[in-house]
Amino acid sequence: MALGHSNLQPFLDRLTSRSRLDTVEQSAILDLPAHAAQVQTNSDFVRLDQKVDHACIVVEGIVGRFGQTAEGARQITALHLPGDAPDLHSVVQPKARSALQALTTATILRVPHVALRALAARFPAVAEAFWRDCMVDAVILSQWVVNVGRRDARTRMAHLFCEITARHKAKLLDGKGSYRFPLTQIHLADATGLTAVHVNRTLKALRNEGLLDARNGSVRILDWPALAYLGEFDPEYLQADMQPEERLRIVGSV
Amino acid sequence: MALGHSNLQPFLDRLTSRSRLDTVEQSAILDLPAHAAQVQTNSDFVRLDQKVDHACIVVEGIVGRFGQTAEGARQITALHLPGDAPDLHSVVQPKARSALQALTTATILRVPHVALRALAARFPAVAEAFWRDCMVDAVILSQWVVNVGRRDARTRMAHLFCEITARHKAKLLDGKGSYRFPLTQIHLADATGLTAVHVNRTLKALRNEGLLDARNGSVRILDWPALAYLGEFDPEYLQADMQPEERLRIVGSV
DNA sequence: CGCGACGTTGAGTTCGGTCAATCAGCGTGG
DNA sequence: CCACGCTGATTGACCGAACTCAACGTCGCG
Repeated sequence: MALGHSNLQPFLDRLTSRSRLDTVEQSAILDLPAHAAQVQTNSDFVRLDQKVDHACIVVEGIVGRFGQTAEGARQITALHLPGDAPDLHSVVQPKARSALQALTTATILRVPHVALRALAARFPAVAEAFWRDCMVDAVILSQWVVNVGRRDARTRMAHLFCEITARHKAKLLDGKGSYRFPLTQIHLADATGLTAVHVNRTLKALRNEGLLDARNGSVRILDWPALAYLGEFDPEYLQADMQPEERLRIVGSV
Repeated sequence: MALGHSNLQPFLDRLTSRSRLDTVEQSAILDLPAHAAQVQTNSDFVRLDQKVDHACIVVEGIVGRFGQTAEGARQITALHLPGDAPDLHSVVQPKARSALQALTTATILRVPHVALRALAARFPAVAEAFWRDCMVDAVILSQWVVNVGRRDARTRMAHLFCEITARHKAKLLDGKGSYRFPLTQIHLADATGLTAVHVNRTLKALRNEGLLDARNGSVRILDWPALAYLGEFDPEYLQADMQPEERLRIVGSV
């Protein structure tokens, strides 16, 4: 179970990109007991209404949070990339209110709530970082409401790809301005509240306009300024590029 | 500034409806320094990108969280009723990522971050309750994504009114199954991602079907089971009706 | 009394959905 | 090696829910 040092680094990086943690706190996070698991494409690893006793951390692959209507239409309410803890809120709210599904084969880490709680109790700054991390996801979520509620298909799609690209940062760039993003058009439809057919047409339009080429599971940004303008994208809200001195800590000091 | 006992009771009620707090913690919350303010209809009391040093609590009236597109279309991403702290996350994230606007004349309480932080530091269970409270709002938010992304106008509107009714609980019922809810159809449009014109038609349809009568700033539920069925509403996710023994506390014990 | 905000209704338009066919890639088993 | 079947991508034709535009009604208020 406790594999000493099991790739919690991306998760720590995500936390420290917005919160200030001292070295003791940081190594305590890296020492968290975690238990890795492979998840197959399109399989739920957290089910609706399930009571969980651990939180998940994405190490590799892409994870979606799903909502569903009575007629079975699906809506993705969040996308999670490596380093994200799609579940962190379960520490405080163990009953899952939506399902988590791997959209690609993914490897996740399961970290027991007891360990996270002990950590949060011992280091208030860690508790604060966890809370802050959850709030970043909430800000993204409220952007999705705006996106899905008020923007037309092209703008909606542009916004989604801007967000994903900004969250990927340079991590997955292959040096030619493109990165792997192996979601199907059905997944994109579920994320944008469109139909797969219309996603196809919208992607085609964006390609013809020279803004974005998303095909065969990889994304190439053709014209970032134009795409960001169309998608009304302001990277600010992601709080991804904070300078070290902007990172927050309200308890104690470093 | 510190008015001793300034109607923090609804806020405490909201917290304790989901989290277990002992009497010391509870009275510490009631003793929080707070400073009441009247806010006029349609006036922003927290602006986008504003850096705030206090959190707000709604005492009376209805407050909306707003997002906006480049063309100026508005989208409400959350509605807040008395007892809610639309801003609680600002404790951990002081820069406002969306505006808060009073949708009716409202009275709010401003509680300095320093006081909230001191409280959270002294009582980990309070910090936990704050975090949990924010996560309830996030669950509601993800429901909104589903609502706006995948449901048609009637279902969308039905869902919204189910949510609001359930959150009001019995509080505002006047004994005849109706309650005051003085939002304009424009507000409802901004909340559902529809047009004011279409809201009008949708409300008319719901009225004709004998489900819901929303007019003149008050709401009458005509057929709750049918409305909940149409709106695909499962009150569970609001976590509003937790039995005392279901309420959570992960640090210490009571 | 007149103005402004909100609500209501009708007519016509459009964006995105639906349905359906075809294509391309890929792993499997014969 | 190749036929088969499955999943996902692509395209066309048509449809309809919601939008737009515009007019009019209603109510409260200065």
